[in-house]
Amino acid sequence: MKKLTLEEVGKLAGVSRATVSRVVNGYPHIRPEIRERVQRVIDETGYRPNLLARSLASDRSNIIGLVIPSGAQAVFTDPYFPCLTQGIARGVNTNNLTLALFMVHSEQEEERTILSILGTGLVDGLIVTSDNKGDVFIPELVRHDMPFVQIGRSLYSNQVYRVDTDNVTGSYLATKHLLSLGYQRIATIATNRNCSGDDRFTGYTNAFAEYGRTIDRRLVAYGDYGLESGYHAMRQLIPQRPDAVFVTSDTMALGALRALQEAELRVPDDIAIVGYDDLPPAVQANPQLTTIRQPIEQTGFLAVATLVKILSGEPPESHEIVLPVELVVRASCGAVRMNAGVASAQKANYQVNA
Amino acid sequence: MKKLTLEEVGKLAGVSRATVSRVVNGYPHIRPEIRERVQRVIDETGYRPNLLARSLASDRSNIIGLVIPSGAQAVFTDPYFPCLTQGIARGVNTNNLTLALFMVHSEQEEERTILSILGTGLVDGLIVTSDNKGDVFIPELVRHDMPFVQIGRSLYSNQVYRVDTDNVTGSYLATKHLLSLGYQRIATIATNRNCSGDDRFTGYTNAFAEYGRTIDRRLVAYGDYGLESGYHAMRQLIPQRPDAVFVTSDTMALGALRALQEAELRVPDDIAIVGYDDLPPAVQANPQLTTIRQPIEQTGFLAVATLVKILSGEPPESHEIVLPVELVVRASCGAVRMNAGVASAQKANYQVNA
DNA sequence: TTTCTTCTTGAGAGCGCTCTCAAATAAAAG
DNA sequence: CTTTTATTTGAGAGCGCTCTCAAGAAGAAA
Repeated sequence: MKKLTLEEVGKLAGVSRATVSRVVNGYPHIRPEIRERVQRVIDETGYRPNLLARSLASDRSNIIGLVIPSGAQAVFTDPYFPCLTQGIARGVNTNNLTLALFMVHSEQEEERTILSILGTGLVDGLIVTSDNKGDVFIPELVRHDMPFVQIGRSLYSNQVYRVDTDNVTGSYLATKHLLSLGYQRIATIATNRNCSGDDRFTGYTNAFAEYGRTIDRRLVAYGDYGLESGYHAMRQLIPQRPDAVFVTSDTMALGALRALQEAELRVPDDIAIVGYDDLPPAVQANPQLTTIRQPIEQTGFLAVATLVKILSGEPPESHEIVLPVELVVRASCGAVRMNAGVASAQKANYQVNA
Repeated sequence: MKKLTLEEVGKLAGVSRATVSRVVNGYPHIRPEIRERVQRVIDETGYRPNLLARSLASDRSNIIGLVIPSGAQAVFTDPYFPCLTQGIARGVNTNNLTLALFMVHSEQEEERTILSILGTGLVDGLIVTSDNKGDVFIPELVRHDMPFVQIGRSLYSNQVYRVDTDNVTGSYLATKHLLSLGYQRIATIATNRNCSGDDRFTGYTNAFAEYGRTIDRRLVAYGDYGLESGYHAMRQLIPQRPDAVFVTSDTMALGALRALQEAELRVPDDIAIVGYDDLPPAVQANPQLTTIRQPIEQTGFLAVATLVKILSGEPPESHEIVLPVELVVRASCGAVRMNAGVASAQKANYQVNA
């Protein structure tokens, strides 16, 4: 199975390289008879065009890159990235592209990666998942005018294309839900090093504002979206005696849950909890988490679609796509006490302290 | 910031394209004075070689592909893939390669993907994660003599290079642990559609053999590594009244745990449980899971290293690398009753049924 | 039949790089 | 001061494809 070239296929079919190229790429203006003959040779020989040569000649690699910066150690524990990647992969497949994955582990690697991406012609465009506020990546991309779309909010909005989920509304809904259930001391475990964290905190305060209430700074703790950080933040919060807590990620909520258990506080009886993401951890938790569902997979898919549009030269009208989120009510918020088998198991667990 | 070529850099430095190429690639036999002059021009202009052109000319893309076949829906729920990918990414970075990610969602996509990978010159080699017994991928790769290394066990061992963790020993250890603790009716939740599942079942039977005992088929249930399947398998098992169960993945163990909770069976008092993987779910579980730790990240890293060796023309002596695993004892097996705060929380939870 | 269109095909010039080979220059040897 | 050998450089031929451009074939119009 040696490698064939256009030239050789042409020879076999008795036509020129150019003609073979035309049938391979489905151009019009070919005599059906010839097209068929060439196609037969292609099928018989199993000819496949050399993508590298094609890219070089056409100045289009059809490769797009996905950049996952070093800040995102959560890759391990959080199903967020797999889910997002899944969506991106789907987008890539439906658009006949190839996905290059750039996972950066350290600052130096970041530098090296940027260099190997920019100006090398390897990728046509990029999807950047940086949610980090201090990110230097974006300006660099702009400087090299590398087409890209960012996932999550950006400090450079309006200049970059981005797709995001509606974090402000999401946490507004979560907080409002807690408020409407009558909880008085609603704490939050927020994050402060990333844009989505800011947005989620904004939603939290918005809900308070709507209810004519002000937030109590002592009921605000910070984590980094990781499990451990949720645990520690919750331990910090417990002495303040909150009766509910809005945790801005399910994974952190899992950590918080553990802290609560250790403190022998019952959820939701002693304290209600609402998470964010609606990823598998939300259902694995005990009790199952009331949380905010965001269409992560779709986010990835749309990011690709947007990038494709940009690359095709007809950029989308709007610079941003913000996807809707929804509140998913389960057991942990106390709105629903009984709920199939799971709820009864919870009952068993918690009766002890009743 | 328009794109420079070797030719232009050469013009600026007053040398030929070939010379610039030499300094870019660090070849010897260049007058230091010239090398320096050229280097300065490169630095000043920020010249970056076009990777596509280089690949075409050198017949080496320095891109390797990672194939995640459609069978692996577990991508969502299981941190296995992120972890593996992390290791592969690290390997790719240290070897100055680029990683292309091929995630396949359906059979047709699989076909399409194979075609777009094979014979297109895009990737120099592949890392294949298929653990599926019925996989048609491998023979195809061999037929096109595409260099690759497989992660996990293969039906075609001895012909392909592979790196794997020691599944047989792993489940042998897990089962033996249960046996040594004196459990009498040790069930297992296995999987039967993949190679690692076979190996893990073998380890289970090996341990029984060592203890001069035979396994009871009624105590064997099957899942697919997913959470739900663990739940259903456990429900099937409960009527057989096992006093311990070895679940061949932590994620399934989580599902099993839920079934047990619903049945108001206490872990480990009424039934002990041992998982496999030692991924985050093991620690998130309540009680925390005794499990088998396997070096997944390292598996990925070594797979890349192996592939690199193959590509360099000096293939490794051995066709397989099998990494050691270890037993991690936590609360779920009943070997350790008290164990920091977590254990006390468990105590609280389970007292109710005492 | 001749002339003008329209359709179909091939020739050939790149894309930006690598790499061989031979020319040119410098150093060593006779 | 030649001749031999080693070192440094440039010319040029690809890699396999795309794409423009013009030539040839065929059909329509005159």
